[in-house]
Amino acid sequence: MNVTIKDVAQRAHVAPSTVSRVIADNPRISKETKERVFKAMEELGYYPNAIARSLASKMTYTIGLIMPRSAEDAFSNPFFPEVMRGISVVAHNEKYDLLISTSGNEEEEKQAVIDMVKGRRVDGIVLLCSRTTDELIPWLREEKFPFTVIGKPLDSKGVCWVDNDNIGASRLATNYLIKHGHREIAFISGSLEFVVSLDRLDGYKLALEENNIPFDKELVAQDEFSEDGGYNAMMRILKQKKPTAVVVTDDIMSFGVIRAAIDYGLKVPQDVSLIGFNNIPLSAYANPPLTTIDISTFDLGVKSAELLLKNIKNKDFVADHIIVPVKLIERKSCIKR
Amino acid sequence: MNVTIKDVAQRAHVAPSTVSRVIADNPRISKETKERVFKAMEELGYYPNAIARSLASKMTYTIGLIMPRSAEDAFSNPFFPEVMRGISVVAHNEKYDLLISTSGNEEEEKQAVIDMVKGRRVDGIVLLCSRTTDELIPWLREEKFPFTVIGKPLDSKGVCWVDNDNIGASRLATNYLIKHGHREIAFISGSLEFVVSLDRLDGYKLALEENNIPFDKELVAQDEFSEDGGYNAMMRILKQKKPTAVVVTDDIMSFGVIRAAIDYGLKVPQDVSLIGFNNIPLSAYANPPLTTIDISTFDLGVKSAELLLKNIKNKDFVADHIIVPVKLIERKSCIKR
DNA sequence: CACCTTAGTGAAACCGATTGCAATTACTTA
DNA sequence: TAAGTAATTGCAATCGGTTTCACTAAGGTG
Repeated sequence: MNVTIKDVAQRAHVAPSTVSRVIADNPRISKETKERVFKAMEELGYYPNAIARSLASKMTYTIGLIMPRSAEDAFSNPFFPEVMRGISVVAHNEKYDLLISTSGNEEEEKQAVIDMVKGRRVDGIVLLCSRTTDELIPWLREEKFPFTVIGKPLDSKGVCWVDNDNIGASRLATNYLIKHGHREIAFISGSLEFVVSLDRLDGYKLALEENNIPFDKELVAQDEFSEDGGYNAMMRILKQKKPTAVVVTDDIMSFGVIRAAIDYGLKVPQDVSLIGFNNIPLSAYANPPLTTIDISTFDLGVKSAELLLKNIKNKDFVADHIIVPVKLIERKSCIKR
Repeated sequence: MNVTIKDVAQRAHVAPSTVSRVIADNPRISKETKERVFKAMEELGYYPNAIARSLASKMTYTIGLIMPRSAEDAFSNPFFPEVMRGISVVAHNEKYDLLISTSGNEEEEKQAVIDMVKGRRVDGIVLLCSRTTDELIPWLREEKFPFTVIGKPLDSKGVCWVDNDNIGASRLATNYLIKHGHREIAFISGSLEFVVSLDRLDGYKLALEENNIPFDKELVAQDEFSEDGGYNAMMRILKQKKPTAVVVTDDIMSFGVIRAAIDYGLKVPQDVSLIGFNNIPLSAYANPPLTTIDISTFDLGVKSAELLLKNIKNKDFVADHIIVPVKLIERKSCIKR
């Protein structure tokens, strides 16, 4: 068997409780005893059992990450790795680990959260997914379990969340196109089931309104967050209208939009300008390099983790939220007309 | 406090051990008792505590993932998310979770592994990193702890690993260029500290040899696995030689190589052809679209996880390895001359 | 000098499960 | 009818720690 705290205690001629206190660096233990215990630990090659420790102390020093839908989707969109990167940097600094549970569907996702929370496997949770239909948020709130959400939830009362100003960002993007002389501007997003899509649609409408451009729902389409999704959405629009520019709320989708335009005999940006969202690494190298809204994905991860840790440490931490700024990155996919 | 197995036992008028057996679906418990216990669990909203369970059963149902270097680097290279995707799909199917520990440097990395293993936090480990200097592998082998490595380790005796045939893949890439009439072929890779770089260099040399092309070390350069790394390496080569083609062992680096060529007044592929490695999503959309070696990154993850789980379940599973096939993806970055 | 702190340590309960072994009952079998 | 066996279930030890409370001895106070 492995060497336990009792073995150490025996060797150092102290009680197990004393060894435990030495590990926790309890100030009530004398220097001499500490040294004796450390020596014994060293000699025996002792290493504390994290599981046993968690059981007794009810702390796990790990934070749970819930990826949206299937893991397959999640990792193929660079948004998620990037936000994970932010989270893991903070977690690592604070000596927390990440427990990732991947789920196939909404039902499994809920189960995964329950497993983590009720199974006491994590000290807190970051939700990477806020669908409008999310039952998770009310549940977690009711359980009084620490969690933060990336993406403002529909009902944000009493929950910690981190997000961009999506309405503002979309308005910024649309206004940019309008200032470039476009008036027939299409808007392509993911499913309106997501709050983010809703908000960006609002921002788009707002910009049109400010410039007295009538809203035309034939210029708007939703589809999956994927290259194909972008392609299909653009194709549907092109069958009805001839926009001179398009706002696409995801860079990956933008690639599909470009492909659709080309298949339709249109050149980007000569015939149709295009502004994306997220500024994924790919965007800079695309053809043409994509003008896009940088949403500071990394920071989204960082802030969500920071907020969560605050929440974990302060029992009675109040609900809070953080708005992460966006930035328009000008490249070559938009022209004046 | 939370409802425990004892509460359930009391309510169902049985002993805690019986409840435990019901949870484990032990066939020696009668149907009636099972039903009674299930009912009690239902009524009390009982949920087993995973930590306590792990402590007693010594199983965690989670597998540890060690990311290379800082998490920052790890997630910014699409290779890692993709292999994680493979791992998490398998893990999810087998009801395992993923515990990710990110480390800043080699020392921390080792500590992270020790934490996981000695802390009994995981049932097995997937190493995403095989430096030639790795001390981790001998250590894990000695501890008899289940683990698999992605990337063939230098000393592969008694370890489970998954990899491509890197020598063959590199030879394939090089021969492709040779068949296209190139003879001044440069080779750019990451640090030779990595086994993979070493192997690919060997494949490159092999192809040259087969075609009676002398090896010229001025055509070879190593640098970081990044866009800048590729740029710098290519610049160093261009200062000495004028290759008509180059093998780059990482697509991200390829982008830097392209940029360097352009800065040097060279066109790709007109002046210099280029073949990459990894077939990251970016490659298809690059300018020009990158001809590259697809290494089935996803499968690398899948196979490594499968191998690990076999190892966890079969106490005396023999060391094994799996070679994942590669495929040359022809696009537009190479021309005949 | 009697009493009160204070520092340092140990004993034992507890965290929430699992599991080997014993015990009980009912049923065979010789 | 005594004894062996199979089917169920309970007891209690165990996993490896943490933490409350009590206790001892030393030093401080009036």
